[in-house]
Amino acid sequence: MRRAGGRRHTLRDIAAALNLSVNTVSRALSGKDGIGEKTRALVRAEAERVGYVPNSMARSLVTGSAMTFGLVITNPSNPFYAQLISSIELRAREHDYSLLLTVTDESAENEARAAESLLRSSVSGAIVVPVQAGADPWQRLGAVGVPTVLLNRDLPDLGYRFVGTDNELGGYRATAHAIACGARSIVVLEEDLPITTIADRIAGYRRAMTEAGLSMPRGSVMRVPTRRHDQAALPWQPQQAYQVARRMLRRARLPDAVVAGNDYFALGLYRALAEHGLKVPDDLMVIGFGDHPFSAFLSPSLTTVRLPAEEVGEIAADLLLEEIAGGRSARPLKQLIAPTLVERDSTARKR
Amino acid sequence: MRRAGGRRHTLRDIAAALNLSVNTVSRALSGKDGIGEKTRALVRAEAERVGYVPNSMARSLVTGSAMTFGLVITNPSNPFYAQLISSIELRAREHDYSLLLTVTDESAENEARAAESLLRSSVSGAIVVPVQAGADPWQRLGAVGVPTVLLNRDLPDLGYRFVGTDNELGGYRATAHAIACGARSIVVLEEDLPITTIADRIAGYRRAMTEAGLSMPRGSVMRVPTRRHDQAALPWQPQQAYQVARRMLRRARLPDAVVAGNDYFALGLYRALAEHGLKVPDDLMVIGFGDHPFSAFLSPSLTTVRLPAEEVGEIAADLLLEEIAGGRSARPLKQLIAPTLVERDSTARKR
DNA sequence: ATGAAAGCGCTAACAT
DNA sequence: ATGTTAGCGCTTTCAT
Repeated sequence: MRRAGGRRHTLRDIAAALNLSVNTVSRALSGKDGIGEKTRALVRAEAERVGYVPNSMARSLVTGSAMTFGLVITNPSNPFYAQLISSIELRAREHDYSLLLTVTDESAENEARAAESLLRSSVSGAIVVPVQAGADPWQRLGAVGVPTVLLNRDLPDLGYRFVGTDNELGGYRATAHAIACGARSIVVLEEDLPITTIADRIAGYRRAMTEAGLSMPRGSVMRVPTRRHDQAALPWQPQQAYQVARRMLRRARLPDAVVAGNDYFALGLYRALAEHGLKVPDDLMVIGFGDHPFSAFLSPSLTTVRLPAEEVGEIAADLLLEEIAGGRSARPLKQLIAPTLVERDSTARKR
Repeated sequence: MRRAGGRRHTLRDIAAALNLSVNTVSRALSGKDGIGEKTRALVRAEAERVGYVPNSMARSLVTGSAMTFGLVITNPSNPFYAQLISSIELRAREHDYSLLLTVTDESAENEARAAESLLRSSVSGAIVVPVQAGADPWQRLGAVGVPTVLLNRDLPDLGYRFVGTDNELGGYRATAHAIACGARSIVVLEEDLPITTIADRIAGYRRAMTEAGLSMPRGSVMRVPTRRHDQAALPWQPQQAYQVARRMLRRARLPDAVVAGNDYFALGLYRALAEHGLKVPDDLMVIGFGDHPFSAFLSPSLTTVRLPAEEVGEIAADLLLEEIAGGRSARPLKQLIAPTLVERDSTARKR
């Protein structure tokens, strides 16, 4: 029966079998010097034979480091975060760290628990996408000496390292592109969460409009209600965007372009427009955000802003590794990676 | 400076401050009885005051359980697995377990390392989507008494508990639906990975065809090459499916329907068909697999097979919890959850 | 080159 | 109700 569970072998077992001290065995296995070559070979052979696996809790208890990254994310179903998980996990693994994952689902309470849990587990460091409902939980982590890097959303009060996407630039580029394509009146479709990423995108939109001398009448920024309290679901509902888009289409004067906060909103928009008999891009241009994998294959294919997910994840991991190593890195404290505009057919207006 | 890292307080600190023994403090905090109410209050107050956080490594070392689930997944960017991560993490958290996540990216070598890593970390149990390149790594886990449940892909030799989607039924339902809609000749577009989920779907397709007395000439099952070796990327490329679909469209006789192995393949198919001037569903019906969040919003909206991701995740976690608790559960050893067909416009043929 | 002793922070068993 | 002792499996220091 598998339940029989052959007890795991320990250093002591090997030591006993070989008539050596635990200490000798430990050093033989951990590759330290000051050990006879034949002894080492013997120890290794015996360890191999019994299938010895070191107990990392015991080791961590004495060394003080659990060789673990804590990763705190709001929602793995968001493709951007899914990619982040992958790239951070890979980086961690390459450096022999394990990954402890916690999902907050945009809840401040979950976040507080997550921080406490990381503390208990003595993680070597943490990478955190904060809910942005206060900095306390993460302040605490830093205070007890756990290196922490903030991902995608900053908490400036803490003075921690931060890597994220330059959302302001993303919003700017999307809007500027629409303007370059001839749009004069542009509407933004955004989530209704109180987080900086969204505020930044809107700021970028405003900057582009202002620079072009275009006006932003009331109703230029439309909010799509986002149900964020079903963990394990996509954060964005095309259906919600569809509803909001329909409301927009009842207006007397339609915009020339709509800049969506994410590609799923663009999807809802597409449907509303199609039902209304409007052609993209000729009647109205659409620009998405995120370059989700389906966007290139919509018809028309969606112009969108591609996010540097892998790069952001790698940098976050590298920053953390540096902080753990204790070396002050040459990098700037705050790093914003520029997203790139991917021009496709939804803005390719035939003149 | 945050690096100052105030040393963490331990039971001993609290004991010393209160002139009690470490043991008393331990029991006061862990809610055991046999302790004076005022002492307990005192201890709690002091713990609160200094911000005491228990060291779970130390605890685990003595109790033998790390209160951790190991979750081993092939690719978090696959939306099905993203949902699985969410639902398992939630279940784990509800029961005070942490989640140690490892990504294998379909590599047998990564898988072997992952298993070893779980062993080192003394996880309380593991939930594993195996690469299906051999059962050894997971055999080992069970052998040392770590409860392990297999997710989505079984390894029957091990006799472990297993929960997954009934892919055979999914393939069957998709195909049967196409037949019910009038298709006589049906092509399958599938990944080229050697895993059971895919083989099962194809088996379901064959069953439906056979039952209906339809023939499956050579070329009925087309393989889409899947580049699986970029971690942090979507496992399926619409572009690849598009290429394969174009090849199919060069045939003398076109099928009435195409059943795709996932919705992203359907996307590539849509494009190939559109370029070829074919209308979905009138010229050709399309059925997807996975019900990805965009599928309802394609035009035409995509008929597809919805996977019970959350349910599968929850069951996996529950099975693991039961095994950890040691109770033989009343559940069957192997559990296959039925997926459901979602009928939409891509098979709604007007007659 | 090897061993003995001590201790990481906690809980469990056995006192008192 | 509280304290004492022992020990989880490992690494670190200090002997030999």
